[in-house]
Amino acid sequence: MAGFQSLPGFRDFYPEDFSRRQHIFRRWRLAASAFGFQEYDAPVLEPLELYKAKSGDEIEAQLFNFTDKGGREVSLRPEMTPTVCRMVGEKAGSLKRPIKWFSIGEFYRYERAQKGRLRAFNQFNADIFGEPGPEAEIELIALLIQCLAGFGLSAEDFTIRLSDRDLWFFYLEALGLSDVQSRAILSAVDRYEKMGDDAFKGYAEAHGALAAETKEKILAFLKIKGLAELEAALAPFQSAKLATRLADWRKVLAGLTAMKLADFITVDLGVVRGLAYYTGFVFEAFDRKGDLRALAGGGRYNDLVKKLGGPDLPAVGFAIGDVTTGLLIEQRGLTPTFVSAPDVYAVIGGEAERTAAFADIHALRAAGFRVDYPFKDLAFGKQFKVAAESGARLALIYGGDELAKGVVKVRDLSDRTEQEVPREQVLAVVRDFLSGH
RNA sequence: GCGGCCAUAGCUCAGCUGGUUAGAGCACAAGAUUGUGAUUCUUGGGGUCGCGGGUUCGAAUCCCGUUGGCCGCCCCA
Repeated sequence: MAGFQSLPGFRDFYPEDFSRRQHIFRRWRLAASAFGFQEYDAPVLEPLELYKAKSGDEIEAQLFNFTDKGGREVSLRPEMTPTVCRMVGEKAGSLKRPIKWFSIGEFYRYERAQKGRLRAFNQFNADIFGEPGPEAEIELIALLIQCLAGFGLSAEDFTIRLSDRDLWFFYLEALGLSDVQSRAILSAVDRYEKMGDDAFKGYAEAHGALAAETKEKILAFLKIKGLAELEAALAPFQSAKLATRLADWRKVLAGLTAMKLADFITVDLGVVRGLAYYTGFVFEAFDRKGDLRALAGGGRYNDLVKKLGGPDLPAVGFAIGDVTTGLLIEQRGLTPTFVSAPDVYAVIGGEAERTAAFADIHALRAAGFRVDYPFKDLAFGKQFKVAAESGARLALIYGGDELAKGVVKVRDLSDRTEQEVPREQVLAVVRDFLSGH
């Protein structure tokens, strides 16, 4: 059909698509409530400044922003973190600790759409505020795993890559690099997986070539894939900071192991995440086959609440999106078939019988049963066909013969047996049948 | 912001080196069937061939532009 289309990167959710989305949302909510997280929501439109304050002016290029009729610079939300930091920051003094919150909402980014990435998408966000220790990481990573495992995905399907920005900074400091140099190195580490050695070009241009020995150490550190390796790499350094980080690492991994989740975790210092505001552990969920972009990402951001005008409040959070998650469960054949069948389908003889049928239909619906019926008079044969196709368990037959006797025929659509029921007992019989099968 | 591929019915697609009124399957609807079902048969609705321009006697077909989709780059909270 010609005419109007939805905007690029925006989706229509037809009933079938909507069911798929609901399925994802439901599993996420289930996981969050099992973990004792409370749900909140917030405006989709925020002052542009909120995002610039968090991420810098360059962020505007990726935002769906505009000037409203009052001359305000505004933006559709590209993420939840700044908003939830504002909300928590405003009431931090009165909130019980630990603050465990989650939300599900739609987000908007003005970017070119591609596989797994659209301009409007849904995300589940979970954050813990007020807990500086690694206990918060254990809880959140376990929740993230449940947010994927809830669909039937296993450790064969996805993995959580765990890394640590603070550890990187402390390590680079121990190697004698300055803060500015370290930032440039981390940016190279972030790209190394994709670009290989070229990733270090930017650093070389800004700070001169890296000493061969230092670079080797960095590359070795980046390739670390386990706690034992990590401990070995850090053993030569007498640094209290590094020792503290290592203790946190042991705690996180021990906690997740105790929860029987060790198989889901990959220690991988190659992950640093582009965002500079992360202050400690960072983690990403990836499809093991590796043909999808990241499923989820998160980490610790201890300075952000304060930066956005709130109190000094440590925080960890992650977000998981519906697009990539949907692709993965689709690929693994884990999308259930959705049925929205009525409980009861009313077969109605004609105009005269419709009055009696309507009375019962409404009574059944008011009692909570799902009841459907044909709008127009149809041949009985046709109605039974429609009743069968609807997926209803029972058909109630309102024919002239039955009504003359003061009964309704109740037909079990699965085995085609019928019984006559006095009209005043219809509700009771339906309730009986549906609870008993 | 940049590059590659693509665009025919609700869906999947056919339509030759340009040639009458653009087709099939599926889906949807009606009938065969006026009180009992998934089969079958018949029929029907649905398309400005993404849009605009050009070449031509003639364009779904060739050319240019544009919009949208898919894929990749940049970016990725």
